[in-house]
Amino acid sequence: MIVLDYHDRRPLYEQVAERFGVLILQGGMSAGERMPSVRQLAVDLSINPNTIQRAYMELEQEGLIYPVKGKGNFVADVEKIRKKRLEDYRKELDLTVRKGMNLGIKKEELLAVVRQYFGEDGL
Amino acid sequence: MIVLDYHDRRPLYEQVAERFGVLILQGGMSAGERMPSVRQLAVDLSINPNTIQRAYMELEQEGLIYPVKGKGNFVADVEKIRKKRLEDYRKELDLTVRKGMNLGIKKEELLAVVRQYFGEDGL
Amino acid sequence: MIVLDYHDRRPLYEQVAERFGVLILQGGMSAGERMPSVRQLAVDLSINPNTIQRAYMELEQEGLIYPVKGKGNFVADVEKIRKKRLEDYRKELDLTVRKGMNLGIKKEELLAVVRQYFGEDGL
Amino acid sequence: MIVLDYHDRRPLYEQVAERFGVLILQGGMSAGERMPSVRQLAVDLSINPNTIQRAYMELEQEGLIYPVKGKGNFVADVEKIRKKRLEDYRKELDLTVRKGMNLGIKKEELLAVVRQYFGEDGL
DNA sequence: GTGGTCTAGACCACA
DNA sequence: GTGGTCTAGACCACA
Repeated sequence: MIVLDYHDRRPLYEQVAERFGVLILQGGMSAGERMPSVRQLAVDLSINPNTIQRAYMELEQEGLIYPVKGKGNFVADVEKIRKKRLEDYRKELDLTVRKGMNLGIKKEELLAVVRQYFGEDGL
Repeated sequence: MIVLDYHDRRPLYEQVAERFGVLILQGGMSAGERMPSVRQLAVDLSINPNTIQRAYMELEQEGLIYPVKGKGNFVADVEKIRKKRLEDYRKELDLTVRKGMNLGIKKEELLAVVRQYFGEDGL
Repeated sequence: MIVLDYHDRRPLYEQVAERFGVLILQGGMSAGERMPSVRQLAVDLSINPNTIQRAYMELEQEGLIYPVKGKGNFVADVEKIRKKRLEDYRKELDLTVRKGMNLGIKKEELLAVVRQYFGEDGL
Repeated sequence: MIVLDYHDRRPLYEQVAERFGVLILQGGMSAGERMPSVRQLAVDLSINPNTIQRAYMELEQEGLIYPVKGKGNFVADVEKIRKKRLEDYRKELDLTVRKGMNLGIKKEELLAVVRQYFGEDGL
């Protein structure tokens, strides 16, 4: 479930949007699946429904969910978006690694950061 | 020595500045060492002295070299700059890796990019 | 309009950049306003377009203007820069006045310099 | 007498040198006058004689005092130095005030800083 | 139309 | 010798 971090300096709606965005893009929620209702989620997270509303607005603008009048919000088919983002990300990753190389960073340091987030397994 | 890539869409002066910038930041040239003279380098690279001049201007603005009147351009003490850039880079790297994780990228793909630039050795 | 001083030892491009920099920071040109075109200004000042180009490069690096491809150069929103510069300036001013006091300069002499640039009015 | 400020981040020897420098340049001590002995001053300020020694070294390098073997340190004829410094200072002051004008600072703000250090009298 | 890049070549100050 | 400035003019991409 979504967990809010009150030490995070970002606004709550952004946190909510980001968590669901990750969930959806990683396949944790499938196309067509219904999102928690604004009111219910507000109760669950003990925050204002307006905050959830705004988070859903963000997700809608990103094309990750779509509203159905009187029914709720549903997860969109995000395959295209996912592909586009991955593609963009690969370019960015490439630039970042190359930049590190140009700064003379050690390979080991790069690997350490990867391991920090992806675990030690297999290495 | 510096090699220009005429298929690169970036301007020549930027290429020259970038190559020397990397060289200096990676310690390939030491503080106080004299840069090739504007005119000589222009001859060596078969480009116009103005283009070299502009590249050196960039490097000077970045604090990587400094001019001495009537003497030439010299490599600055770039230790501070290097530290600052590495620090900034580490933050950027962290963000980039985390972003990849959120997109659901595979650890193996990240490692592949690292290997592409840093070689296979030891892994 | 911009007036060049050929008795000034500073290069022309620096004079051009400085005049526009002051104009922009003092609010004489508003954010979004279009700068004179490189070519037109070159004609108006009877100097080479390359010299204007270089002045605009300086202004861009300072963040005071930004180029739009095929459209021209435009005045940036300089509020942040202005605040930062004023802040830095206040520290510098404080140091300078204190230094004068330590050298035993007369208050009247300090005031005279201020009046020289800001006029007599009210004092 | 000299008072040390332990909240000041500058080294003690620099504070000692600076205070005496100001005293001498403002005419608080005359040419030929004997400086307090290193040991005596160390006792008075409750600091290490080496610190005083270093402060006197600074003053000697600036040409403000001179040592006489077996006799002590004496205040130099600082008229030339004073003139040179005042001259340099006037240029600096001029630049500083002009810079403020170019930033669009208010005359009143400049005057306020002057008053802060030189008092309100006469204004 | 706009700016950006580059060449060719002159002239200057500094050492 | 060195870099720094400036002119004159070409060519490119973008709109």
